[in-house]
Amino acid sequence: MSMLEKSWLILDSFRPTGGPLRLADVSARCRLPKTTTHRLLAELAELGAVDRQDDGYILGRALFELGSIVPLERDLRDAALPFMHDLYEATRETVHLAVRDGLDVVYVEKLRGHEGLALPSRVGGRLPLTCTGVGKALLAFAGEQLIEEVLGRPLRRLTPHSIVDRSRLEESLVSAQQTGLAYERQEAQPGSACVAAPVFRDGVCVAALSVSTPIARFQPARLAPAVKTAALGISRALARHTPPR
Amino acid sequence: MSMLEKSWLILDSFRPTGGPLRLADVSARCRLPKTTTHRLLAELAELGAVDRQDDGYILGRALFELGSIVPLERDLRDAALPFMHDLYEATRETVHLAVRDGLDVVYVEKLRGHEGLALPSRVGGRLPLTCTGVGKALLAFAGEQLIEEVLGRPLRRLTPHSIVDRSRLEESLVSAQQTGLAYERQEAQPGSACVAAPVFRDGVCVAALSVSTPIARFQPARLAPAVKTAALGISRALARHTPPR
DNA sequence: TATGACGTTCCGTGGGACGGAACATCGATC
DNA sequence: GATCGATGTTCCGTCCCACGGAACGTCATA
Repeated sequence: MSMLEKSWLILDSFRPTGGPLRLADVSARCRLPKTTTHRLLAELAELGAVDRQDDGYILGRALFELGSIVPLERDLRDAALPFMHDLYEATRETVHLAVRDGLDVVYVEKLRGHEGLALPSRVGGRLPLTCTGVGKALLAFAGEQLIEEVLGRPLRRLTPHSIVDRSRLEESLVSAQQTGLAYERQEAQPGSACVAAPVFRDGVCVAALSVSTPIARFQPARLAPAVKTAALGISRALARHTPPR
Repeated sequence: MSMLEKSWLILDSFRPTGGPLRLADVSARCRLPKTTTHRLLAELAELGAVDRQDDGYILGRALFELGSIVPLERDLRDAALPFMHDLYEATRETVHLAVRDGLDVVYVEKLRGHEGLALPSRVGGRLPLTCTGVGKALLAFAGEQLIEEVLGRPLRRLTPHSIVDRSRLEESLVSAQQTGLAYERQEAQPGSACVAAPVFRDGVCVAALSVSTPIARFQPARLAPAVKTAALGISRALARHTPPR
């Protein structure tokens, strides 16, 4: 394993919180000798990729800066933000934008007001495709091949309400394909629910948008049209800003 | 120079746009032999830190994910977002949150609506402290030592309106210290202006908040109180969420 | 004082990073 | 189609420096 791979392993070991982690923690997580970990952490600190603090190491600002300019996510975000705003104002509920990576959703942007509920999602964080509204929207429009791959594996469960039954999942994916809307009720987090809609660029589903509320005040009929409108707006904005090559 | 340093140099060379860059571009920017650049790019691609595309390399999603969970920026962002929202709704103008790094401001979050003007700022991007509203707010409350260091160097200029006169800068910093507000008119970008206010945690200025508008409709009297209220709200939220160690 | 957990320094060894040279692959120009 | 320049890629011998075990320093707690 090269020096680079090891360093990457070390940075990755800070997930999902970003730290703080002690030398011993990092060393254990990466299964690297203490000495090696120590040296690499020192070098990474030199570069600003990690910061030393009294209580251990945390990921550093330089990483934040680099991460912020990653083109794919940045373009999507820039195009989506104004519409996410509209959606927030129309609903006053937490708004998420996410993309797919493998069998996970990766959250790209999150908007919430003062009363926003505590959700397990964080920007840059991952959750299983099948446990979230955005995930189901992304999956439904990702093509048969991926759907079959997901159905071929045991479904992950985050709460007692997470879908683990294949036919129920298939059913909800078909419904999403037909209506352009995916629902989720307490499948990712007890007490919260959401409606999600896919976002397209050049006919390909590249992201999904959702609105989450406490289950107690979940009003799909009110939220669904707003989500759909916003998602459509983003799709149009993407088409406008990125001329086909 | 170690392998790690070189790789970092390569990633850094993608600033400020994130790419796409061709092998030859990267090699030239880093002053590294073509061969070495080629090998390192291949390894970075393997890790997901960069993506290969037909027209060159771009920074990859893995970097985005890591950058998103950097604790310092994330905490600040989480605390600030609801208040930035309020500010946007009260003013309907582009809202910025930034921190200081050395003699630059680094933008941490940006909120804008459909009609938001094209600004040179981007999240994760840098601008000189003295050319921006947030920069002046950060500088004014960063301590005498830093102020003197800045005054001791030639002031950078982005537009014909950028402040290059030491006494004028000093004056505006004193004014910021007294009023808790910093102004900027066409000093970073022709045609735009802003008002900024500092954000404190444990009595230390850790960030600054601003509202930017086209100079034509710039109404400091209307914007200033809103910015100040929002900045104060963030300071309080930070104090609430992070118990003093 | 003994004991353990943790971070740090030291240093001999061996693997792999290094980069020059040569090759491959394209367009452009004549 | 021959020549050229610019680009990306492969090859491989040299040599350096990354590696990690061992030993040490420094705190806590028993």
